[in-house]
Amino acid sequence: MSVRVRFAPSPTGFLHIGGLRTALYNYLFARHNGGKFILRIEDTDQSRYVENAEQDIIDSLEWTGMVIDEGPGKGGDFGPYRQSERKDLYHKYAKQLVEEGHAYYAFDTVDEIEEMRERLKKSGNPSPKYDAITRQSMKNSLTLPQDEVKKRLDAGEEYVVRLKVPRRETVKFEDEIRGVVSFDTDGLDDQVLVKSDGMPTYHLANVVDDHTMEITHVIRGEEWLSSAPKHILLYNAFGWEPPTLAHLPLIMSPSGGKLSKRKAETEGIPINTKDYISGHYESDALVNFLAYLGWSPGDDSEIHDMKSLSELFTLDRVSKGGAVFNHKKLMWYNENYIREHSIAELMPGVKELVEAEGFEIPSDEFLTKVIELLHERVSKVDEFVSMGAFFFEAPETYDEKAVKKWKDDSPVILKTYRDKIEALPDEKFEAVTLKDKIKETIEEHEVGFGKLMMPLRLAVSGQGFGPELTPALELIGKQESLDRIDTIIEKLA
RNA sequence: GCCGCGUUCGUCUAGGGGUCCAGGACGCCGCCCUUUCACGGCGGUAGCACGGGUUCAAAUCCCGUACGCGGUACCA
Repeated sequence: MSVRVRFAPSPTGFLHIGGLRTALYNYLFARHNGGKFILRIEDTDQSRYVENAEQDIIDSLEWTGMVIDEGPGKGGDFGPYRQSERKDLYHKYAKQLVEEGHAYYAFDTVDEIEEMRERLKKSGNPSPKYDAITRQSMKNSLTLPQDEVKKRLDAGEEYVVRLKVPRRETVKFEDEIRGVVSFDTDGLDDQVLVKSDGMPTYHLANVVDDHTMEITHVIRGEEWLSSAPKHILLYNAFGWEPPTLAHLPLIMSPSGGKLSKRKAETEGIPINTKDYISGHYESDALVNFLAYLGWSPGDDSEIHDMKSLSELFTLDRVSKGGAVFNHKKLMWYNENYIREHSIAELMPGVKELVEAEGFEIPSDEFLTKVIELLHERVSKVDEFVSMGAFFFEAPETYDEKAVKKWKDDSPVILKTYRDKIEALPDEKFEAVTLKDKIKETIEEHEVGFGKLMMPLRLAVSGQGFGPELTPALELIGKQESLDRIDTIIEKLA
């Protein structure tokens, strides 16, 4: 049977980094095995539905380079791919379960259940459940006479469908990542399958969909591990073969705990995929970084693109423990990918950013040189703009820390250099010559290299760091360079 | 509380009885290169949670403890 996996997010917000990683592992697994990657939207909780979430999920996956084989908008033989559009299916199967004695109707109100739990807690049961024991004293089709049940149903009274969880049974299954996991059914609630608003719960919809969509492997976050026995019980009740289960370790916050939106924000970690898009991260870098958060190929390699990751990825190399998100390592990956990209590849993106800042780009050759000069020192594309702004416009302010290196003798030394390069014929205004003039100047003044370099860099760029200086001067041009030197002498002398 | 799952350098991880006084990467520190800042090169720092077994031999297998995380809803 060919491999079919699904990524099944709920559209309750923007796609966050944890969800993206789950999607990635599913995608990699599908590609590795020549299978299909399916997107299914689990929109069964109408109260948490967020309007643009679905589009955000699709856009995010596209940005990272994951290609959806089947899904909403995309189509496929197993649609519809939104759970809200499959309601009839769930009802059909829920009904079947009731008829076969695996589930039952329950008419208790939320308050009544709450009251039952409170009462039991007081009498010494620390974790009361709606289970094989307590259901006997509740209002449901197991305790009510048949005609009464029918009457309530016909009258349109609100009800839920609950799974009839057997007592004293052990549910065992083999998790691809964790090995054999077992649970006792006595710890389980009679899980609600159909809510009173007519929507299925995750558990029912999930099992029905995975089966009818012929999903072979369910790869999801560890937060689902505790629900897995409920799902196994459901597969058994239907008489279906469960798919292979694999529960992924969670992505943790540096301060501990699952990386949540709130925690990420206070720790300065972008949490949503769209933040990485708008933050100008390299998608290859994010993918590479995320792939290694809980998985490794087993050798010493670190850099792999999507294609290479697909070839290497197997579930048995996924680790079991949670993985802490390390933003510095992400930045290292990002830097790496920028270096690996050619100037031509970088060009369109940088151009767009430079133009967005309102800078005039003299020519493509000019921009090419700017990118060349900055290529080795930038770790994110937007830094081409922040670090390279001075190529397009004279600095308006000078970096405070760098200004501290401006000494009393700076104006004289700078002036000497200024006059030397002013005397240069235009065709000689080039990096090598400009560098020779620097040497001449410091020799004349008997000072170190930095004595001229720092003030000169400050004059030209307004910063204390940046690309190689003399090629930058050449690019900016003679007149502009002289003007900038004059300006700083006037301002700081 | 109960149930489940975890635990190798600060972080991500390799390693699955002897080849490990534990390897790689990020970070951090130092040196070299560059008469600047970076890049790069070289080197260093630092870890098998703890306690019992099993075994000639344990980071590796078993048990327990501790700690962490997840779940415990008509949320997913």
